[in-house]
Amino acid sequence: MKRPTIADVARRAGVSKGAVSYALNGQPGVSDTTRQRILDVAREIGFSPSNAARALSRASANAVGLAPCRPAKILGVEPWFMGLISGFELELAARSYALTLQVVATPEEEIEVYRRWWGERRIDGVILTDLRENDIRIPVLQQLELPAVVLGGPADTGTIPQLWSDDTGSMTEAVRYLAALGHRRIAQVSGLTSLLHTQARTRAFAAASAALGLDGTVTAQADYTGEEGGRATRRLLSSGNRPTAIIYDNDVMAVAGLAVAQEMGLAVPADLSIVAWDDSLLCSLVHPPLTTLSRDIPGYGAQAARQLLKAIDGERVDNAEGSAAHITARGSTAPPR
Amino acid sequence: MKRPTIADVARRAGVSKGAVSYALNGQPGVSDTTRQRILDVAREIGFSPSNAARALSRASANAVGLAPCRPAKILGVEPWFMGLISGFELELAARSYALTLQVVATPEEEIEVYRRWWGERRIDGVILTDLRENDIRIPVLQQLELPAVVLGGPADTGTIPQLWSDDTGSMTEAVRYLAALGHRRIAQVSGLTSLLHTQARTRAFAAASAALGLDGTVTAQADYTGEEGGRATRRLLSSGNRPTAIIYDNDVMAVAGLAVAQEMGLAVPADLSIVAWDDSLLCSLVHPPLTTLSRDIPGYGAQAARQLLKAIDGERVDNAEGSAAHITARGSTAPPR
DNA sequence: CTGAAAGCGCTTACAG
DNA sequence: CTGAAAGCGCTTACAG
Repeated sequence: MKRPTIADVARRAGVSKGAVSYALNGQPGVSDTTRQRILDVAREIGFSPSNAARALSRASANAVGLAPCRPAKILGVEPWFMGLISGFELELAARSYALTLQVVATPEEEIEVYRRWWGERRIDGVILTDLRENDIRIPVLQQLELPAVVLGGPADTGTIPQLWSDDTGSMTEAVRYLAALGHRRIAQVSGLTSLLHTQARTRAFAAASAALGLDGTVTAQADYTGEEGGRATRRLLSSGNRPTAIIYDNDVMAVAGLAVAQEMGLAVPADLSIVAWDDSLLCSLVHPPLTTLSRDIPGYGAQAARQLLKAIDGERVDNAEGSAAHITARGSTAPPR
Repeated sequence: MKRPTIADVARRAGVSKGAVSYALNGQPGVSDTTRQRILDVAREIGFSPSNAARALSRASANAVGLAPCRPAKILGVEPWFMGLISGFELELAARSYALTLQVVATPEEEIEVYRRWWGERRIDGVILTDLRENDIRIPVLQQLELPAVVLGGPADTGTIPQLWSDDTGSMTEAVRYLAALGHRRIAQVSGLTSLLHTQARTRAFAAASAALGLDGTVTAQADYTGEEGGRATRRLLSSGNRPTAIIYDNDVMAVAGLAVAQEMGLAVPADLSIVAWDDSLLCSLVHPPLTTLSRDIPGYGAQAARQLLKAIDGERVDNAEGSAAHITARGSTAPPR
């Protein structure tokens, strides 16, 4: 089936190609009746403008890129990313932008993907996740003048706008909630410490614990994988003075931690309370269902997409704060036995 | 930073644009020394050909599309898709094809996305998942003459090649394994019954059970979500003659089923054995870790991508059978108490 | 082996 | 309000 071009529409509507272009793009330059006739013909013969031709003449690709830097096996179990993507798409589809996805293994590879995409004019902008200290991606994007939005911060990202959530407030809320239940020995199992938001959470955990005068609070470092989360939990629960509650930096580690507690014969929540960052179906599936720090992840993605589209349009974009995570209490938290 | 064009390379190398094009694409028409000089200059100034210009003149987009049709909340917890995507990308990256992703809610919306992508010349081909009976997507793709590969089958998909795995053999293996452990009352919790591979598994389950002379085998219908998987499990375990083993059509439902068993005070595997289709980290995270029907999902994705690239190149592509799933025994299966 | 030129399908100033 | 034309950055027959 031959795809119709703008010339086909023009011929059938009895106008020039320029008129068709104006009509389709809502530009002035054609009368209302002509515009309507052109639109009717376009619909009738099933015309969509070639993205390649459009990209070439307007120097824009009508696509944005996402190159999450994680092993595929982690991505797959972390519902966070799919939530983010569905939020992006809500905004992108409304403007017929496409989403180009490539999973990468290292920040260096991620940069290579950006360079290639940019060189090939495949995308008009990118969304960065997992902001690190002295993040090597930032100077590259600035040099390429590739529009971008960073999820994370606050940090120094030059002219690149950031979207963050108040992790400090959320972590404080979690610690206070557990303290109110009567817990005095609370531990944290953290994600990759090289990520800025991990650091913020760990600082907030220590500060909130100190403010409440809790004893023996400890942070066990892990990396967001179930494997490491389970190991960290085993370490914590094997210590002489084991915690009565643990806060996990993501859902996957929390589920792994729950399994370790069960394996060690501890009852949840009677012997151990569990709180997980990032609610997902996973947290409701297990027994007992997990108390979580929940936030609107698709909403977060949609907001990031709106910021990026503004940046692509050349508008000034301010840093923004998305909605914070709050406690959703389920069966995994209770007063200590 | 201004992006260099082919003209910049030509000027610097002292040749025509045509020569640069031949050199970059490995075509004859330039001497080896000239070719080398051109390649050096291109690398030096960081040139990548504009994908838009290339797409326009060659009438190919250098991209393939994937429009999985599921609610985002299911996609997010089902590790299957990310595994598939990572497999695709392995093959696509090698040929600098991009992956364009859009999550859709219904088959009708999926078709609309294909039509738009095709009209906009955004993609050169698509990969279909979740083949159904009398699938409405098939005639549309044939009419558009859009290269495609179907995951699933065997079924009548006209000229569109299929890639399937031997679900019948895998299901038979699972039933035999449970029977060998001593189970006589085995149940299945199935996925969406409108999908062809679900039907194949359910038929195989009934046939294998009958062949072994098992009594009271029953299939409870669900839809791949944890919610429905949990409900189906509750129904099965509440019946007078409850099964001693359940086979789940995916990992998410199996984890939900495990939680229901625990909630009802049944010990796994002593009171109930569990087998899950599609191994994922999820299955290893829970306690006890789940026995699964495992297969090489990224490998499956890579094979599909190779088939699709061949179809895009205009070569004839035969139907193929990917590697089948086999039992990986973990802690959730044992002889019945 | 190389250069000049047409063409892919749009958008957008520029004349009428 | 409309038409003819240039241009986006490549690829590819066509002459030399």
